Amino acid sequence: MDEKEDEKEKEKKEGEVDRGDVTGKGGVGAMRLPSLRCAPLLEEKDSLLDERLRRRLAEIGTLRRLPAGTPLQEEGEKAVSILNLVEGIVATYRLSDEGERRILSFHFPGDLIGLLEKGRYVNSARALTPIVAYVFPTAAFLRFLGEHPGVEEAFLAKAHQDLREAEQHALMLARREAHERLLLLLDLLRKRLPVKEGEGGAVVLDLPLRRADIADYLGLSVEAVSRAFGRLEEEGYLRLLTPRRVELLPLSKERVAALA
Amino acid sequence: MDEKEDEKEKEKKEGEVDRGDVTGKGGVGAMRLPSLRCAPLLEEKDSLLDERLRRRLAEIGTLRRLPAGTPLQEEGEKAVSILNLVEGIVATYRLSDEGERRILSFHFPGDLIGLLEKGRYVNSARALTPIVAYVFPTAAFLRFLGEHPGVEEAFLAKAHQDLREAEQHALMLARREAHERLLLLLDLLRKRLPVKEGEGGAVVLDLPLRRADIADYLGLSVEAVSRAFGRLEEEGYLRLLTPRRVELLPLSKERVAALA
DNA sequence: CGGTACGTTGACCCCATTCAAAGGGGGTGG
DNA sequence: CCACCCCCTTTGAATGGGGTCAACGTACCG
Repeated sequence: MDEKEDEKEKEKKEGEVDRGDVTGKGGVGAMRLPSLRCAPLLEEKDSLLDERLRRRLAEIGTLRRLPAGTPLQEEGEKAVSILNLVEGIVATYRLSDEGERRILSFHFPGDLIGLLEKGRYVNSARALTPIVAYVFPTAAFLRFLGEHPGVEEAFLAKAHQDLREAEQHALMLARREAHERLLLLLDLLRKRLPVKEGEGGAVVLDLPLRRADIADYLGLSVEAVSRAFGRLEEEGYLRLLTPRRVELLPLSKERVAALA
Repeated sequence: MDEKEDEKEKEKKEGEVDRGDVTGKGGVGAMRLPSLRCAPLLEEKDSLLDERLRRRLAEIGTLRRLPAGTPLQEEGEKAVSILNLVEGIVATYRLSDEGERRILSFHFPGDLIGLLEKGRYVNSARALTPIVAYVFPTAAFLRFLGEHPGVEEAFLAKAHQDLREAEQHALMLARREAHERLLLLLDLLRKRLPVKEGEGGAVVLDLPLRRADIADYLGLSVEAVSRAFGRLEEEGYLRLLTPRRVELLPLSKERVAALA
């Protein structure tokens, strides 16, 4: 949607990307391997994949770069591939019977996209920004899981992480007032997105989402989202530098605890 | 809460239950083993546990019967055990900062209770009815997973099932009108609870939930839930035989599709 | 300079919340 | 067996916040 120049540039070579290629942008030269953004089930062991397994995993997939707005999968479609996001942001969503789009989750680097049931995608997914992702054929991916105990454990932990985050989303939606929901979302984004430190604990956040995306995630109308921003600004939680750039102010003392 | 006589009766022997004992109520004499309520990831293979593994699993846990209302785990507490529900209904919930209870999910026979992160419970859980459940020590359970590939696969599928259901819950909460949310919940309960067939496609449902439970799950006030029942009754979706006994009427043609 | 997509603001209405009060319904104790 | 009580549920009236529709503002781009 934005960053049009980026899109244009890559659209023609949207196919496989040489492993080293991607690192040219942002990487420090190290090759990027599949990874999981995940908290472990038990404290002692962190169930992240070790580098050997990540290398093996990389062999069964292909690294691809896709422009913003790319539809990645459709609800009900036969699931041919599973994505491991390396860079960028993806939204998964469903269309209600009235044709309204309900965003179920945002995905960040280290996430897996491609929840499936009986071989079919459960949700639709779409890149919100230009993305880089490993693409694994579903069958090969699942076979790999079965053959590598320890890997399966890591992905089990990841599924649990996703579950916790879905529950968090439900808690967000259970909030009655629009500005409360928005505050929770902004807090979530602050943890996931790169932030620029401001003075005195304030941070500046560049939102990769349009108002419509936020509305569809929070179960609100775009107008309500807009007013919620206004209200949070009045109450001193933030300042809108531009519609897409927010400065989160520090005085959230009592409300920090509120963000269960 | 209800079925007091049952509670009393078992309260004293709330500890371990002999395997054969439980089958006396409802079972056909066959011993009840751990099981998973779950749809497979791929169509061809159903990832349910085979009987041999279920038997092995049974050995590392104990079958227990607990009265309605029993607190099963507390948010943030060190996770000592994981439950596999055999009979009855459990709710998991969290308390918001204002002290309001938000029910995150209802659990039915074949479900696992005990989502954990870094060795601690993520949510609180409480039996809504008298329950029978396998209780597994967390450590032993996870060890068992690691030692039995194929079991881990089944539990991965189960985690994905829970994730889909959490997303379904989010879709419920995203509905704007109370009667829409309630209708979705009733449809969910119809699929999970035993129903008595009425005439012409109507089914009678005995709700194991109080209005407060429904309200906390749907993000509404009890009054709104009550009015939502009234509205669904007016619109011909159901009849309230008693506050806890609902007859779901069949004419849901167009709305059946609406229950995405 | 016009166009388009995005964002904001205003007016009005509807519905859920809230507070209040009044019905059940089951269990306990007299 | 009845009376009482407690909890659950329902109903009513007033309030407020979000949906909707409409219009305006804005930025980017051709």
